[in-house]
Amino acid sequence: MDERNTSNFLQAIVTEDLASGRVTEVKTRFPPEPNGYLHLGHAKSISVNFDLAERYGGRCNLRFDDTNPGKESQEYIDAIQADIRWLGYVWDGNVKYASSYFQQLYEWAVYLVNQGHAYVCDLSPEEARDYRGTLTLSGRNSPYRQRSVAENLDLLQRMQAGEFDEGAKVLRAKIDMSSPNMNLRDPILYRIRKVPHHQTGHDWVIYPTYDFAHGQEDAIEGITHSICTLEFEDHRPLYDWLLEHLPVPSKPRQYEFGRLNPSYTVTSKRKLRRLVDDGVVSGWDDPRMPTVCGMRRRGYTPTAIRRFCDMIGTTRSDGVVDIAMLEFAIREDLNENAVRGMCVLDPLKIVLTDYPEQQVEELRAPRHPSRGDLGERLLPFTRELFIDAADFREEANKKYKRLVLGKRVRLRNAYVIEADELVRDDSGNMTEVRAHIVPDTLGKDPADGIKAKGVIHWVSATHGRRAEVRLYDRLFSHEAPDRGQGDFLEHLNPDSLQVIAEAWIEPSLAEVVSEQHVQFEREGYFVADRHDSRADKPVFNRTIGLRDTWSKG
RNA sequence: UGGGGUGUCGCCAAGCGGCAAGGCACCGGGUUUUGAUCCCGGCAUUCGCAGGUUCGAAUCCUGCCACCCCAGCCA
Repeated sequence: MDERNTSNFLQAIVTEDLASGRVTEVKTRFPPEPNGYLHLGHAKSISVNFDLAERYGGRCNLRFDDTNPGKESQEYIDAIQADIRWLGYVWDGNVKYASSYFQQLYEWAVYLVNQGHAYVCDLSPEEARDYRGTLTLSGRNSPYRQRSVAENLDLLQRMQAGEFDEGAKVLRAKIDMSSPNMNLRDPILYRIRKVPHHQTGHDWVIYPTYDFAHGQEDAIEGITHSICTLEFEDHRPLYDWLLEHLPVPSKPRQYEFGRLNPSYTVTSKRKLRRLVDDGVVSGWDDPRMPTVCGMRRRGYTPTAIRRFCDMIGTTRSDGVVDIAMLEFAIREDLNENAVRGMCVLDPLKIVLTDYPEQQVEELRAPRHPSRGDLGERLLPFTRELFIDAADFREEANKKYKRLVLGKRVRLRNAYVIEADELVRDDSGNMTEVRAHIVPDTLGKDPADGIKAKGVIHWVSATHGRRAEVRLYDRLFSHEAPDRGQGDFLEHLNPDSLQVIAEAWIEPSLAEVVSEQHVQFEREGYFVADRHDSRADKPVFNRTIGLRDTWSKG
């Protein structure tokens, strides 16, 4: 998407392929299996594929790799498309499905049988495992390996006709049971699955495996560069073998890159599903989830996610990427684009004893400190205000730049005030702070030369509005929750969500629309929850706090 | 003990025989009505280790070491 990164190995390959004439255009594809929601790792894969094509004026397909109907559903197909669109990517033409190539794939299976390169095997899953050998021990030929072409053809046709039970027979490629590469030990091409398919219904009872489908799908679509993650590297010899032995219309090539492992989270579909099923989070789009829909609800933007993918680069080494990079990317985007506003999370009442009871001044403030194009907002200033309880102390050292009894502080976008008296209730709790305005300090420093120690935010106690604020933090407190032997749920951060039912927001913030991003000054970036926020009851999710160099010291 | 990969600053990552980019993080300092932003500065005599080739190596060769992936009728 942008050229800030210098280069990567895929660009080098494409550049070379274009220069040598191996390809005349670049065609990639993003091939998700519709069996779960997209997460950050997928976002990187999407970025790699779409951005590579775009960079060279090529195109990228969206193809659902739906060869295992038992685990897939339309729900995921719809959600995945929505996520990709939200990220801002546009796939070439119509959405593609592996399932729409089932007939062609079947014909190619027959072709392989006719060439003597595939056979029907009756070994049970257990027997097959035994015959396959181990990493260090060669496998043995299946006793069914020498069946005649005619018998194989008959059996395959009957498999397809539904004559056999699941697991009773499979179609295997006849390659080499002694290969050190397990994928070449007569890999399974077709298996029997008597379940309806979300796209093809009851048309088929045999389904191609990933290995028999993927390369051929790429060939059918004219994919020039088939990019996948490192764990498929060992499959490449098989990918190539099939393309060489089949009359395919084109010869795509597979390249692998290192999968993204963000710190402080998990990205395996199994673990994400566990978080949802165990009720650890509220759903796939819980703002703490690293899913695309979760990040969206949290307030991450497509710009930030794509920028992050660009920042981390694409290589063949796999490591853990510091999630702080993602946090940097979202702060960078929101600092530039989010309007500002004030919100008091933990209210402490301030009474300005020298300010008339009924008086209301409408103070003007910019919506953004450096972007005049975003306009201004009005801040009603009144005798009674709320400030955050953490912004007041009876006494404090010089490092504390907020309100202290007997000292001054600047109310953001308003006056400098001086605290006179702290009022407590019978049980000793602070109920209010009585203060007065230092005269003529709107937009200027005190005439007496005694400057305010700092600036704090506030909201009118009489004109402010209530809002629910959800403070999200990292879901896990461990850098790599799924590393090591314990269960990854042991590393959950118990404080990943704190709900503030009644926070106070300035009136201008009550008008936010769903998914609007805003910076609560001195607090962080928030977004109006796309599901729960309503005009009469705004709900904000904290996307990320402001960078805080003070609390660290 | 089989095969396939990867090893450059705490993290990500350029580099492709000519003498270590950049980003994140971190640490200073300046500006500031957000302890934010912004700005300036610091941050690998060294490239997993050991040999070798060369005038010269992170880049070439050899040997080690570490880590990751592969024994689903998952993808």
